[in-house]
Amino acid sequence: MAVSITESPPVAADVPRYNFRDAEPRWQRAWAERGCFRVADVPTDGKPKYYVLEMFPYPSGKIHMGHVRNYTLGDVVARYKRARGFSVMHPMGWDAFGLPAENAARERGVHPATWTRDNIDTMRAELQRMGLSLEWEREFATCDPEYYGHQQKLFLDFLRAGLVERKESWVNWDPVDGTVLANEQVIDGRGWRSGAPVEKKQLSQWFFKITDYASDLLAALDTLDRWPERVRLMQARWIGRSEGARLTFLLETPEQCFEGSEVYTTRPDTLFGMSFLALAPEHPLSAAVAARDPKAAAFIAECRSLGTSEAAIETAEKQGYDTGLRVKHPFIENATFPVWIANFVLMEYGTGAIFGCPAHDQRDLEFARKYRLRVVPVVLPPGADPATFDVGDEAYVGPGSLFNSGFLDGMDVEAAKRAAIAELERLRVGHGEVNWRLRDWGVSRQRGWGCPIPVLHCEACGVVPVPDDQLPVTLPDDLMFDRPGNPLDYHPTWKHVACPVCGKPARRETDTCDTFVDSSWYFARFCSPQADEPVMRAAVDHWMPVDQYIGGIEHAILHLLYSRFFTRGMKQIGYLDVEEPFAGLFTQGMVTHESYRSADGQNGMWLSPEEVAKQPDGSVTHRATGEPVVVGRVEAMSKSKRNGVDPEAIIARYGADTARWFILSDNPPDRDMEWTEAGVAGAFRFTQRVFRLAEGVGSADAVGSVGRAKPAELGEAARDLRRVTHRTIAAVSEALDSFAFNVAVARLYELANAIADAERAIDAGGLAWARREAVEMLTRLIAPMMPHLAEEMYLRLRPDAAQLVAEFPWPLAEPDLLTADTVTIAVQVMGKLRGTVTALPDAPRDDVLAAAKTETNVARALEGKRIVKQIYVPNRIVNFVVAG
RNA sequence: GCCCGCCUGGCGGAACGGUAGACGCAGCGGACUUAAAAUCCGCAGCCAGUUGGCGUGGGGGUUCGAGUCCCCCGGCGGGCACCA
Repeated sequence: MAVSITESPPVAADVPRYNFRDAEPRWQRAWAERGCFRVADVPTDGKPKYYVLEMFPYPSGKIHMGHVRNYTLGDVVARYKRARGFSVMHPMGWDAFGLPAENAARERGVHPATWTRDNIDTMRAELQRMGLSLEWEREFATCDPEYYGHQQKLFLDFLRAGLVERKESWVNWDPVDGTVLANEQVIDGRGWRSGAPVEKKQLSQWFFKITDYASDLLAALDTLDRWPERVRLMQARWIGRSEGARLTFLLETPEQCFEGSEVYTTRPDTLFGMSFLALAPEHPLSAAVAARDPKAAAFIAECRSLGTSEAAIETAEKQGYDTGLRVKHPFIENATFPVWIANFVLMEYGTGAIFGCPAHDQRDLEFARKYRLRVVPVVLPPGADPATFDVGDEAYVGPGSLFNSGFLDGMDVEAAKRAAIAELERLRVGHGEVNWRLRDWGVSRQRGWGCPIPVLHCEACGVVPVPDDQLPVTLPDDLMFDRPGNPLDYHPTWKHVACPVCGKPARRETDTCDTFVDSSWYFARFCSPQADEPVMRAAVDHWMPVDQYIGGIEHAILHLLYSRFFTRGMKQIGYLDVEEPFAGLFTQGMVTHESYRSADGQNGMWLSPEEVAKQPDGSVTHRATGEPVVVGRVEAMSKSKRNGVDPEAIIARYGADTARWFILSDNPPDRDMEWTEAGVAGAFRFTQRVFRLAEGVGSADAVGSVGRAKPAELGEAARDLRRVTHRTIAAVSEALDSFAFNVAVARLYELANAIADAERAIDAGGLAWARREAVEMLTRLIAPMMPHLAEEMYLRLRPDAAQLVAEFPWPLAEPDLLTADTVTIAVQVMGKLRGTVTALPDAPRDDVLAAAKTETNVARALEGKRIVKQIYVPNRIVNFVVAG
């Protein structure tokens, strides 16, 4: 059947046809001209506000199906809430700084700004063709100096508030991208973009002190009751609160610069089971040892080269080096333990040093077995014999009572923890401490296409913030990417400026901000995108927080956590008065598609969906050659598998409404959906069908339309249709409220089916009137999902209407019509369905039970049995429990 | 290894603890047509010849009644991963 990809599918020749090519741009213009989606920064209309936001796109070149899904979901919410009487803000912008623009600059010699602007123009036009109810007047890109200048202001405010600091630190260095990465951007020891193994390097970097808010960021997760549970869990885990103790182990023989080492532990109860102390390779004491012990230095160097590399993690082989030093035990007189340098101890967590208790920690056990260190159990599992209990290859981490533990003997684990901490505090060698896994957010990036960090380095004055009145610090127009490294650093003039304090020559900071900073406050800027300050207070007070945020699960930690931090920082400074930026969060699933491979042996090439044709027998062939094609897995659309479908082509062929309808109808929006040609074609047929319903009703009796000329008497068919109509209103409303868009779609199909049935019925008793009502309601209910079609249908129904469907209030169901004339009641015997009876709503129990017993099948099932119990749930079900 | 989620016809999926499989896709039969497409009408969980039996991954439990609640097991998917 090999339908051409540029042509629309055929439709009936003898019936009216919905011409989306003409209609869609026409309605898009009409909405824009009437400003249907505009709201004020500080509205005075008294309506309740609703802020709908989808994660703004990176302008990579073209939109993809993931964007289509994301923005369709958001648009349904926006249009629905608008109809429900809310003043809806629904803005769009561009997350426009980032590495792809630099790569394009390097490869093609085009300025990243030019490349980015071109992409934005392309993608804006694509989004506009989707008919999204966006307020384009609020559009900005994060690469606009007007935007990043305000971001620089925020950076300086954060700096003054003590929320930014510069510190020397071990950083994750991506050797391919040539930049530092945040911990969150290191995945399996590799750079999140380049995939290159990350190296450890010590550099002076700018940090946002997100750890200041660790406790609050964790606690407030409980208040986010409209966030997916798993996102909250992921964040809680990332923040990683743990309770334990910090204590100092003193060296038996104090060194010149070291008396000992601090250790963090969550198991102070197991201190009597200690057998060694282990230092991270990056620990200062390790360095001190290495300074005089070449073998130690060699071991540390080896650890660093492996570092977090895949090999090291996969083998997970414990490696250590005995320094020869020994530390004293805080509780046991005269007991000392060896100090090792161990590859499994992390400098980033706790103090970078641990005490090893092999009996009750699996890692310590593996280490102890390898290096033949002693293993002393100190927690006795319930019921175990203290004389014989020992651990084999598995450390015991369960509950129990302490033994071999001096003053802790006999206590349970929790009591022993408290007692051990109390003793540490009494001895003044340690204290209870809450520790966090969350690290401060390093934001320095050695990149040219980013927001410049607005500080100067002066030899006399040190680090000097750029004065507020000299903002923005703009990027040079002649950024060159002709060599590796940071182009701001090798730009001939940009970084050379006079110190604003002493006037002597100074050097600009050439690092730029992590692009996650750009996206950590854009939602606030949207409230007043023209403001001279980062935000206008009255505007953010009105619009924030975002009521519904929609995007991919891949941002569950990074972007969402940073934004939560940033909002708190802005509140602390006084820019706004909310802590949580996103009151509601919805994470959508991916869009997937079959993948195809040419069948020529081993090196079958990936083929795009446009290059293959489905044959009537179900086989798939190569369009150009006719050769058979191997159909691969259904998986996420990707460039490498070439299984992406271009939204542009789909919209050109079927129209935006069809694409929107299909993407909503296929399955629940939080699951992955499979894009199929058959599915889109089905959606397209529905657009034509539903349009014909409107044509069928027409405008002939529009003067006497709904509400004005309701016939005095309605026949049964008309009443039935009205019931379907009003139940659909209720059902669709409920479905849209709960993000069950696929269910809303199903209900609308049912209404369309009911209207089609009514068209065939003999028109009597006001059926025509009921049908017109049904079609009008269908039109309005469909509008959030297929807005152009709804307008076009309404034009057929009411050519004289003064309002657009986009401006209509949401229809309300008439409560009387939500209950039926009669109800069908299921009748069970012993829980098995045996028949049904029809009754009036809320019929008396005895009448229903009597009718149920006489129903043929039920009577047969009851024959010869004694009824011992009769269950009656009004209007729903009867169940006879029988004996004998 | 730990944590989370999911498992319903050929497929995507519906289903306040109350008639499982709505709705769509694919399929089958029919009408229209020279024919096809489109459109319209109808059928459709499985087994048994129509009033029967079996059915929501498997096993148990609670209940008058379980896809839904509880326990155990299995499978699939995702996240985290030497965090002391």
